[in-house]
This record gives sequence, structure tokens and C-alpha cells, in this order.
Amino acid sequence: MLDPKIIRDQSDWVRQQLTHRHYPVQYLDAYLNADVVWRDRLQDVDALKNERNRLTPKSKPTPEQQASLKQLSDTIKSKQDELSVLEESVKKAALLLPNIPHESVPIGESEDDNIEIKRVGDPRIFSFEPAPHEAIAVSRQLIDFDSAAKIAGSRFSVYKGSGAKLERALINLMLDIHTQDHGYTEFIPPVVINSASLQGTGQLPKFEGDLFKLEGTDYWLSPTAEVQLTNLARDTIIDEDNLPIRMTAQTACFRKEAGSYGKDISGIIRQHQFNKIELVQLCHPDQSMAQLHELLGHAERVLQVLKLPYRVIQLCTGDIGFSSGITFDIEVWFPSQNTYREISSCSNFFDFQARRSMIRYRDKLSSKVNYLHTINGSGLAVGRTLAAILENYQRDDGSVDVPEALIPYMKSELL
RNA sequence: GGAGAGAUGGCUGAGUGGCCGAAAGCGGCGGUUUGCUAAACCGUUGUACGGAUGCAAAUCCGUACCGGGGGUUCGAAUCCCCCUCUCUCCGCCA
Repeated sequence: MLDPKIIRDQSDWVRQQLTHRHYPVQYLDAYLNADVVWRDRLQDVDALKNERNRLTPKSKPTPEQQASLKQLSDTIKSKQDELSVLEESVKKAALLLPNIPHESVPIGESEDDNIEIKRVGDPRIFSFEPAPHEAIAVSRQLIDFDSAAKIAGSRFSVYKGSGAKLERALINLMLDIHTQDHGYTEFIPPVVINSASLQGTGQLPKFEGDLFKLEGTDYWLSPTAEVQLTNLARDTIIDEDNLPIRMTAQTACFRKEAGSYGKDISGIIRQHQFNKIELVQLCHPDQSMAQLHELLGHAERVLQVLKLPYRVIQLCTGDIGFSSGITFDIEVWFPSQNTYREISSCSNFFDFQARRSMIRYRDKLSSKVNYLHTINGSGLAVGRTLAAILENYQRDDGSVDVPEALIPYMKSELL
């Protein structure tokens, strides 16, 4: 949710910023028009209510007073009904407005205009043709795609034996890094969540089609623990002294991946269910940009520990997500595809989610409340990390070296 | 699944039709006292939305808000209905 005052007072600027992210501007105009009408009527109704409050006596009124007040009340009631409809439409329109990109975000049309910030680690030179991760996973009996298709469907996977253990080892390694070295508190939240939570972080109402819904209920399967962790703070006021609040969770994430037909159909890059370690921070507004870069470093650290080559890119205005004000993606090297693939996305939402979710902090000096900033990132997507390990650590005999950092968790050196 | 109790401000907790935006306490903020800290004492302290003034910090005006929604009434935290959630007991169960 954007600050209504900014939309009104600087509508031309807002219009331009939203154009940069290909936002259909007629939605903004719809909002502005609804807002004007609503405020106009609001003043009328408030004036009538004021009259009623002034005229209503403190004790039992005369019959004549009662009669005229009754008439006034009835008038208010019907005008209030009209006003409520208008207010509802303003709120609905406001929920469809995306975040305004931060001024430092490069203007661009699509992912082709994203900017590479840096590359870390040199891709290994192979003396043989590197196999794709799914071939390795199948031949080493780490993942059983056929069984997954049988018990669920396509875009699911069954991890087995060392494959399941590797997934678990990665989860433990990542959570240990973030809780022990980076100061995050670990959570295990529900993966079944309600629509208020999804509206709070911005998945609803606009992206209903990307989500699994439990039939006949208000329950959904969470697409990311960002939703659960951020909503832990919904409708709360946090003392400034307690900021930043750092939360992490490993959860299964569920996405319909509608509209991605033909994309990444083999392997575990794009699944309906996948594990992800999420990092969420609640920040003081003055600190959020610095914290975002720190959080990005927390995610990078996992790849450094695993000695996987990666790069960091900054998303352009045409590619950042609906709720995000600025996003950096981390992409890990996939030798079989000769390319980097997304493994983490780190964003600053500024006060966008905090406004939707009513997450505020109390300023120490003024003791006023104000919206805080939310930032989050993956740290990391577990399945994609596992896939990257299979590819980057494969040997010419088809086996896979266990990365040094995982040996204590795996208690073996070879897959 | 059955029976009962409850939901009030940052927190605890009074309040059964008008004197209630709401007692009291805690916490917060300001002050007095003090070498400093603590204690004590005094004062102050809700949020959202709209409007006005101001460069702004802010100030003033209005409206609403006692879990959510609807109803009764001239007037609702208070009475009625529906929903959600929490707690207790019973049943069932990983």
C-alpha cells in the first residue's frame, strides 16, 4: 500500500514511477477518481454526524426532538451506506497499486535490462561434458521423479536416501549459519495460511492465480515463508530499541507456476513444492537500505561457504516484483546450462507491506508511531542449491563430491 | 465433535443505555529532588481517516474506533443476532 497523501499530492510523479514498471496507469487514475469522490462525500456525512452529535441531548429528549433526530439519523444512515460503498472501492483500488521503485533502481523494460553487480567465484573448467543435475539425481538415485508424478503429479519430486539427506543437510547448514552467525531467530510457522496474511505481504488480491487454495476454506498454501514471518508482526507496534528484528524459517513453499508451461520442465528448478530458508527483517526506515545490503551478504555467505560460483544482479524497474521497491537477485552457476540461475531474491519493501499489515514502531524520542520497513530474501532456495551442488561438484565417473562445509552434516565425502 | 467462559488503549484490568475515548495500575515521556543511579513525588501520555493553517516540525477542527459484521434506539463498550479467535472441561487423535 502506498501513502495516500503521496499519491494525491504527487500524482504525476507517482504516475511516472509506476509507468517505469509497466503498470497500467488507468488503475492509478481509477484510484485517484474514487479517492476524490469518497473524500467529498465523507465530508458531507461527517458534517451530518456532527450535527447529530450536537443536537443529541444528554438525557431523555422531548418527543419533538426525538422525531427530528430520528429523521436526521435516517438520512445519515442512507448516506453512510453510499459512503461505505465508495470507501470499499477506494480500498480495493489501493490494494492493486504496486510499490514505487526506489530512485536507484535502473529503468528498464524486462529482465534483459537487469544489471550485473558482481561475480564471485570462478566457474570450474570441466574435462568432460557436465551432466544436468536431473540426470545426476536420477542416476545416483537421489531423486525419484516417476514416483513423484505418480503420487502427486508433474513438478513434484521425491527425495530419497542420500538425496533426502543432502536436502536436510543443506537446511541445517543454512539455518545454522543464519541463526549462529547472522543473528536471526528461527521459526517453524504454519504453511497453511489465511488470506489476510497474503494481503498483508501483497500476494493478494492480485496474484490469486499463483497460489494453491484449500477448497471450501479461507486457507492457502504459503508460496514463501516471507508471508508467515512478516505477518508475525501484523497489527503490532514495536519499540524502536528492538529494531531490527531478524527472523528466519525453513518451510515448504507452494506455487502453482501457472503460465510457466514449457519452462524448466525437467529437473527441480521449478517445482510446485520446494523448501526454502527465508530471511525477514523489520527495520527502522533510516536503516533499511543498509540492512538490505547486509541481508544480501547473509544470503551470499551460504554460497561462499559452499564454494559455489554466483553473481548478483540488480533488477530493473520492469522486472521487480509487485510489492518490492528494490530487488537484488543472486544467481548460482549451472555448468550444464552454461548460465547463472536465480537462487535468492533480496528486496526492500520500504513501508509498502508495513502499511498493508499495520506493522509499526514507536519512535523513542517522540514516542510517535510510524510504519517500519520490511526487507527479506531467500537464504537460500534449498532445492536449487542442491541442484547446483550436483552440477558443480560432479565427477567424470558420475559421482558427486560433498562440499567441504557439508561433510560434517552428511558424514560422508561422496554421493 | 459436545458443554461452558471470555475478547476493552503499548500491557494488566474496571465499566450492563446518555455524565465513557473510556476508571485504576504498569509501562513510556517531561519535571522536582539527588554528586550519579535508584526510589519517591508532580505532570503528561491512544490510533485511524478527513479538513484547515504552516516551508517544515507541528497545531487546530471534525468523524470513527472497546475482536469482526449486522440490528434495536433520539442515543450503544453496555441490549439483540451472526461470525472469528482464545481459554476450561468432556470425547477423539499424531
